[in-house]
Amino acid sequence: MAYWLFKTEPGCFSFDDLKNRPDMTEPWDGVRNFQARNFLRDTIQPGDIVLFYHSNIPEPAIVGLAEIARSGYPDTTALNPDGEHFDPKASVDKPIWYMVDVRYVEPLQKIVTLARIKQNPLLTDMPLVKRSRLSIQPVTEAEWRIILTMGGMTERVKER
DNA sequence: GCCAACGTTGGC
DNA sequence: GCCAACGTTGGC
Repeated sequence: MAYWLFKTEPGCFSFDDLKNRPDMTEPWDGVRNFQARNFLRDTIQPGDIVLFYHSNIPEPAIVGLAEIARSGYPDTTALNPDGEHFDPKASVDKPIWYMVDVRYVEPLQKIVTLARIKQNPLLTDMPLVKRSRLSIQPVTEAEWRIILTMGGMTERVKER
């Protein structure tokens, strides 16, 4: 069991959009960064927890919890020449890019803003603080517990 | 809208 | 293999 932080621009795809999907599940496609790709392809497992982060808005924040419904598989949006995620170097035999399926779990009682995360000395090692551009980031168990507390969540959720 | 950070590309 | 140029991300 591992913990992750997934970033998205809510104008593009939001936590509510995930809630409104069939089965509350959505393929997390379009990631075009090699470090993030490696996490998607090699490390992220079904059942892993996702902190769902809204970026590029006036108050960027972690807004809810999701989970991994399916481990890494080829991102076929790279093969579609009409799509915005097309990569001419990708092929069926060499997909290059991978995606996972993400399923909605529940919102935080209280969103955890980037400003509050930056104020917490226990969270300064998070990639979110140190290297904000990485769109898929590992989260330690200690960080996960702190963020859930900041988000007003109960011990029950922390033990999931 | 600005701009710093940083990942990628391509010439050499 | 270096590194300058360029494009993108994302906080502010």
